[in-house]
Amino acid sequence: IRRRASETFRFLPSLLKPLPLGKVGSIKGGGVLATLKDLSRHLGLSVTQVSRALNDHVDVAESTKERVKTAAKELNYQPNIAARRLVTGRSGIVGLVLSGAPRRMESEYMMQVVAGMSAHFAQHGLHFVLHIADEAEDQIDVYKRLTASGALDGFIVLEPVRQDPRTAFLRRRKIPFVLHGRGTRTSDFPYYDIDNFYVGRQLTKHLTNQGHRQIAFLNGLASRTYVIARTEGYRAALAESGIDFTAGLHRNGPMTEGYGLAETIRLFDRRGAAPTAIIAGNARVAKGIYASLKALGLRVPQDVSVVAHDDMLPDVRLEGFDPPVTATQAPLAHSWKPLAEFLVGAINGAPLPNLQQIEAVAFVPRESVAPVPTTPDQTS
Amino acid sequence: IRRRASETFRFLPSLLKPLPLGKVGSIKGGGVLATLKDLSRHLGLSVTQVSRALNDHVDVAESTKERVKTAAKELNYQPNIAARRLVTGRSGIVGLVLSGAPRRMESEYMMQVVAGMSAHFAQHGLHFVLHIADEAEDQIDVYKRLTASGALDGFIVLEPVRQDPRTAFLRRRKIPFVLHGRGTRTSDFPYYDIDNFYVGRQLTKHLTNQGHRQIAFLNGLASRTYVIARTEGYRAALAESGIDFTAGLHRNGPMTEGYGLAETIRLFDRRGAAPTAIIAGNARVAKGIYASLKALGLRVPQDVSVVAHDDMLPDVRLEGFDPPVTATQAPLAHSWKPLAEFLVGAINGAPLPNLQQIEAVAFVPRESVAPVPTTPDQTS
DNA sequence: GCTAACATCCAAAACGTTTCGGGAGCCATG
DNA sequence: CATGGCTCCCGAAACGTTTTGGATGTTAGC
Repeated sequence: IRRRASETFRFLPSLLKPLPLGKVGSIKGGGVLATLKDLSRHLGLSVTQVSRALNDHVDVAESTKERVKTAAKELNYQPNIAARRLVTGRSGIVGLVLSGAPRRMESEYMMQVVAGMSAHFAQHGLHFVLHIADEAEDQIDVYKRLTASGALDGFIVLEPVRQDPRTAFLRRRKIPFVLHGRGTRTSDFPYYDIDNFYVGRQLTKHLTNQGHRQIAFLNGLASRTYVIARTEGYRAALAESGIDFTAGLHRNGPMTEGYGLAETIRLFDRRGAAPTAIIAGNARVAKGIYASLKALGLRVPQDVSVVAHDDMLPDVRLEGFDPPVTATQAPLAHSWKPLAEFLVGAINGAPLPNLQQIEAVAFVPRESVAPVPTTPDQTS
Repeated sequence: IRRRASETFRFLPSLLKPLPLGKVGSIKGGGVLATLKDLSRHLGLSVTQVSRALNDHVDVAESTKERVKTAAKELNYQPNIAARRLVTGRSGIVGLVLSGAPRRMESEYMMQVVAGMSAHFAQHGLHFVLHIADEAEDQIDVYKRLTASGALDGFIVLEPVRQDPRTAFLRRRKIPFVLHGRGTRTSDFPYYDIDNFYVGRQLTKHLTNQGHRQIAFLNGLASRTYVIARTEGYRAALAESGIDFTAGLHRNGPMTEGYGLAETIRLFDRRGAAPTAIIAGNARVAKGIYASLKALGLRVPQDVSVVAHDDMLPDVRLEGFDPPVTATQAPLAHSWKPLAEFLVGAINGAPLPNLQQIEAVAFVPRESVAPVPTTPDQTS
């Protein structure tokens, strides 16, 4: 049968398929692959037992396990992933979906994450793919598409919100995932999180201890669970010192430098007592706050104290500020490793308690906090 | 049989394997997958013919192709990739390996590349993985590892050098790949490149047309083929104007701002006539050159003319310089699309000429070039 | 009416792995 | 001696696809 090229173009695997090599298994190091059958022949065992030995099944004698494993190494045996996946029904690919391309500031960190995840998953024989979804598209549709026909078999989910539709969807479909953060309620799925309640409480308490009572908080987007947790910590610390929560002093927004800049101005423009201290949600916000205070002619810490939470990203370093900023710190860059580990755990059916972790947060006092300034009214 | 959790932990696919659902195929849109067998039963055809119909084989009547395809859509048929791969021997995963984490400045661009590639390959049913290799590790070992047991079946190769060992390896193993750039000799593999000879020639010619004869070139690393091509364009333009090539005026190095800064100083420190014009390999180098010229008290363009090649990266914009820089420009960000397309073409066995492209380069004159200054000796 | 060419179809094999259901052989218990 | 429970092993089925090697019927040429 003769075929014209154009007709067979779309699908012609045979062109690339390696030529049948007959019986191999003896060719070592040449990248030629030995199969289970090769091993079984070589060892005089059944294919079944070889497979079970390599997978540490209970059903096979310790001595034969040894024999099989050394033989496997010797013959350079690499399991054929496609075959395994065909029978297990898994794809061996895990994913992370981002809604919209990362902003300029975040891309360097995301690059780190991608690099780290790729490497880590590769060690477990999994592939990691990053999917950047169209911002306009419905998140759930994206997940539906990616999980159709079992294309992906695990996800890492970032930036959880209250009653997150993504985790709800994945739970309903029984697709393994790990959350960076926690749900608002008790979580019966894998997650890695930092103690955000502590962040809010500790930063606030450090200020109340110095006598501050007008404490502003430039927090993140209200929908995010970590933002909510920090707000709760903030309120708890205020309550412990008998201070009423003032709506105008707690603000939500995207944690950018511009947000810190603008909100600081508004903070001092508003009616009511001006804040004597400001809590920044991250380092970029703190940078904006510093710039605005300078513009307003207010000194840190003599006029206004400033504290922040530090994700330890490389773009802005709080210890380099003038004066250096007192902060709680938890390196965001440390999160990808447990996230990856928990996901492989979830896929392999590890018990849930091993797949949940709340990381401790450090507190680093520096020079940006002073006792509350006495009497002189700041209401400019 | 009772097993302790620890023993079955490492491998327990059955836990996740979907329960046998009996005969499906009628459940539409629920994410449940129809198989070829379902289709064949539904249509009263053999599995063979269904498969062939979907793959546009010659061996099946046009009318049945229609029938099969609509039925496939109707039943929400998604081919099982694992099964296909098992028989075709391909993995459906393509990769890009980077040696060492990208530098800060490049990570944003790399993020774009990853995002673009992921999306594009996904459309063709392929997965894209980024592999960041240890800088110390031998490049070829990395490729060997990744191609062992056919884990990856295609690569994108960046930053080619003379007699690149990576392309040699991949060619020997008959693994599809596409090169960003060309080899030094005629290339019988897929590539996407810009006309780097034109870059060197055009920038140089623009300067000789204005009477410049002492033209310095702060070029990239000497090993890279695109650097070599630009050097050749530079030499060609010089020859056309009867100017001798002066070794001290052409320099190689990593194209960073610091490199542009330092080499500019050295350029004016060296014995021999000082340059009246400088060519920068990219925008960052140009930035360094501008800074150094300012420090030396030299004005652009009155004392020294400056031209550059512009990759159009977002971090440094040549039109924002003072004065704006005359440049050849070719957006690096446009390259990932043809690269991805060519790679899927190569994997599917498309004819080579369709998989090679040399992109034209634009020339944008701006205000950084003036006629060569008259008589006064610049040798500081 | 015989042969060749063609168009369209199919049963079965193959890919390499995991898992199901059982089957020896051995020992302890009754 | 029968029974049951271990421990270790094996043949065969299954996963869903592509490909091989025909088979069948129709048409055209002689």
